[in-house]
Amino acid sequence: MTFVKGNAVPATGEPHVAVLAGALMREIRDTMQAEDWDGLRQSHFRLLSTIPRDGITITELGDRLAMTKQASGQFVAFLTETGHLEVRVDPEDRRARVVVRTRLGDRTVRRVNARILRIERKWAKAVGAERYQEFRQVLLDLGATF
Amino acid sequence: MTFVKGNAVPATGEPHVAVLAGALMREIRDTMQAEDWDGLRQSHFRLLSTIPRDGITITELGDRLAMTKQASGQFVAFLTETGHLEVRVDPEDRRARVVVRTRLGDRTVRRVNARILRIERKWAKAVGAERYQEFRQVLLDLGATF
DNA sequence: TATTGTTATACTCTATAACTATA
DNA sequence: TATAGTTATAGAGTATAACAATA
Repeated sequence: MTFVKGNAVPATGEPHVAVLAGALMREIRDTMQAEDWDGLRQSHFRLLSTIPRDGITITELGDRLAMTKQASGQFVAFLTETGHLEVRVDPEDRRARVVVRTRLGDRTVRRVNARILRIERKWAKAVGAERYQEFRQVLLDLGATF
Repeated sequence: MTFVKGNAVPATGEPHVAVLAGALMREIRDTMQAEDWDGLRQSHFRLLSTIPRDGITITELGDRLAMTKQASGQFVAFLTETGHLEVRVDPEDRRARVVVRTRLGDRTVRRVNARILRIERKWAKAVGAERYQEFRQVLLDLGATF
């Protein structure tokens, strides 16, 4: 194996979309990780904010988050311990558990939403409010196609 | 603890930017994971594409990827095993190692770039070419502010 | 039999800490 | 002493497999 000099791949090409999207997520994660969120992390915020008002089963929650029911079940167990979620047996199908947010869980979701909105406002200021709005909408449109 | 009915948090609010960006990354990752890439994964592509033509030290590589030198060193060891990277001692500082891509590493980066471009073209088709271009540019601009 | 959820185990991607070699 | 890299260990975020309870 020899060293390849003067190869054809540009040294400083534009980063991939995946890399750029990753940087965006990292920015939010690092910002919030530097603050006090009662030991909750990004993965918990994501899961918490996915719980609908009427509750959801663990399997369906996993589906919506594109993870296995084993994984979602583990998160639900943790967030139940911390008092952010509550679980009851579904009376109509006693195999199933219905997961709902507690008042604390609701409050956390509201606080997280507000915090992320602040970050987004900073970004909007950096690239222009209209551009950012359009950016966000494209992101939303793309998400709908997956 | 009681169940909270009719709480103030919307059941189906818009997902966070972090969630949306995550979905984007997942889409790329899942697409490529379903294909044959010689056992390489997203993390490897990201690292490979970050190696500049003139080489880079392990510590500096870690800095650019926002990870520790221990982590980047591990990836370099793996990708050296697979023949995508080569490492030599820096003659000017014999503590340091200079990491460069092999011909195989270069080829892989080109193939990955082409593959992601194809995915992006599909997205551009879905949301409109101009909108997608602007979306990508905002992503790039935001990345520059971090 | 099929499905919901749980338990056990393992893998990926990283981090922190302690160390070696060189500066 | 400080820095580059390595080795050891651990934690977060998942996955797969096997199972128990219920449908």
